[in-house]
Amino acid sequence: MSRPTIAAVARAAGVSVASVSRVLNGLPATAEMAERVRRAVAELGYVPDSRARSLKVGRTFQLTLAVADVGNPVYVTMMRAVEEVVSAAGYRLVVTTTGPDVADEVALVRGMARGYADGLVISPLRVDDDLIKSIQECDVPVVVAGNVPARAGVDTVRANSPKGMLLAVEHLLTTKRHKVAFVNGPVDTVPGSARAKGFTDAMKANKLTPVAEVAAEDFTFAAGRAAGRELLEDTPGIDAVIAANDLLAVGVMHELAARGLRVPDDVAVIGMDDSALAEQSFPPLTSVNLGSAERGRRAAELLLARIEDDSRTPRRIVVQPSLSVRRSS
Amino acid sequence: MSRPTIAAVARAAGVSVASVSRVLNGLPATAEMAERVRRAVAELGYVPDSRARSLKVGRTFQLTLAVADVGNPVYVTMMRAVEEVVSAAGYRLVVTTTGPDVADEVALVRGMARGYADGLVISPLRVDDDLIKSIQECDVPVVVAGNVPARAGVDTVRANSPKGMLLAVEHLLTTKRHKVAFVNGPVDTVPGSARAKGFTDAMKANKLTPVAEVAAEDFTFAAGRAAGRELLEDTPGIDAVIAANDLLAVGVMHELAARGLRVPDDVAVIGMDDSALAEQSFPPLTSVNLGSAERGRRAAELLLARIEDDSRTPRRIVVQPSLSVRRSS
DNA sequence: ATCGTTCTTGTAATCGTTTACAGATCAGAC
DNA sequence: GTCTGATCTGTAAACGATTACAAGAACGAT
Repeated sequence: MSRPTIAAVARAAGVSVASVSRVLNGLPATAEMAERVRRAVAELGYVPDSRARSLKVGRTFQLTLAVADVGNPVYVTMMRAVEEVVSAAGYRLVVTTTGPDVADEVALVRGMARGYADGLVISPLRVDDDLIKSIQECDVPVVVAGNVPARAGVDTVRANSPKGMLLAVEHLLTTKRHKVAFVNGPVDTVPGSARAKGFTDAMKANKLTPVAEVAAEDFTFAAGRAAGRELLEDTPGIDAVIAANDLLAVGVMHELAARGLRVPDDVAVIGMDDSALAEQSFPPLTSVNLGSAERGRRAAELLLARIEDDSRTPRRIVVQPSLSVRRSS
Repeated sequence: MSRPTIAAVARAAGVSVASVSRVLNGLPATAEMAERVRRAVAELGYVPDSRARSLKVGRTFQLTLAVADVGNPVYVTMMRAVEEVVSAAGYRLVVTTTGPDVADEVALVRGMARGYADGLVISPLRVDDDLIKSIQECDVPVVVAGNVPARAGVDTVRANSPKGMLLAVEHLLTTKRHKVAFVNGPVDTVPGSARAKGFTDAMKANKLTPVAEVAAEDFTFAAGRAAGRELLEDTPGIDAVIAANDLLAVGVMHELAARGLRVPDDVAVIGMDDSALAEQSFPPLTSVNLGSAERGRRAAELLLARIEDDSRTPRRIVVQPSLSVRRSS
């Protein structure tokens, strides 16, 4: 026995399918009609089929959030923020994960044309022309949480990495650290390149020269630890490390501990993202808050606004960072 | 200009919609026909509408994974495992988050009748008769990653918490710890009650009496820290703490550190789940591996099998735990 | 040349909704 | 009693795909 359809409800209630549909969608109907339909719906346990509905009305009332790595706690923060906004607007949020490489992301964006959802928030790790093109041509609105060139003409919400780096470097200066090393993620990623430039500029602005700079394989704990090892083997005398995200920072801290170096006494460590992990790590990690929650919120709002009115000019929002000082520095 | 439909492709190629559909679905066709269709598809950038398709064929080729809290790293592990299995089988995985209370879960299960996906893996925090009923009556196959009564007659994959507790307690014994406290999550949750019983039994089996037992507000870091505070204020002389999951354990470790107690020298700490956090915490956390990756994998396999054949008798799989000994004990 | 197969293609019905349109009903006003 | 509007309800046509069925083409065998 398969699911009851609207026709079955109509039959059971002795009315037409149109009337059932109307009652269910809150259109005006007599009390008697509404009552009969409700009774039949309850009796049969009828639930409307969203596929058929969205085929007809052209909307799914679902929104998609695509992230590269669910293991990265910064995405958890963003996810929660997005979820809150879109569910308040009556949408269902579904999360999918893209792989680490840009081809996966392009496939996902292209796939949106199949009508899975009414909109997409994507936080791409790597961006190339293909991806930009796929976003521009996408049949549903797309908001990028991250950095794409202005000429792409898409709604974006991004962090201000350079400013964040400045906060980190200045904080180290006021705490008298001068031999600063930088542990980045892969430089061929969007955050990787932004943070590399941010770091260089921030150091220059403060008339400091980096003692070392390494790039981890990816933005994970294990990669951070490996990068930390490399760093400490090659470069003696480091008194501070800035890492491109919290996972890398925690990896570095483990490597420091393994070598008997104390944080913050011997080496100060600063992460970025100010994710839950920063608070959970030991010692608690000083971290640059790049506003991931706010980015998520704004991105969701931008998406809703564009769904509302597709002709509005694309906006590019920049969220300002702040520094969460904890015990690691 | 809206998305091209199969009719537009047919027109452009000068063939019928049926032929386009056949070519796209790999049914036999002449080379000439295939070529014309492919050319038209490429030219128009046609992408089939999954809503229409799944309305007709009655399948969406999507599967849903529902978890209570994306911030809990154990779900990350599960998610990855599920993703791997289902995508290998040609399904798209979408993740949704339920709230912490059972009503949200029931709503989600009921909502599956709308046809969002072909199946559901749900890992419920709390289970009641309503939820069981909704699962039994659900129009699509549901696999529970967690514990529901056998009489419910649903496919389940669950951890063996009692056995896991035994591993933890025995490990503490061999390392000469006797004053063992237990930090649980809410006891009205499925894992909470299972672990409470597991702990009690494991202690009894080893002729130990717990020095203290507290229940945190929920399974989060902050709650763990608060529970740790309560514990340490009320009970002096503890030399080991078992926590019901890694987040709680890390919270307790922070509270220990705040009071100048060293881990493991003064107090040994053992977590459960063996999530990424266990490895990342400092000192690295000894944790009971409850097989979350395997649970995810098996749950996904069970779901696929049931989609294949809905008449098979429900299976209840139990995954065996192991202990990952690290430096916190 | 005719017939029977087989293979390819097109027509049209269908999935479960929503909604434009038209028909029915009813109340109120004259 | 008839007419006008307003209001409610039903019929049927979409939405964009798949697929049963039938018709047509091609081809070899007789």
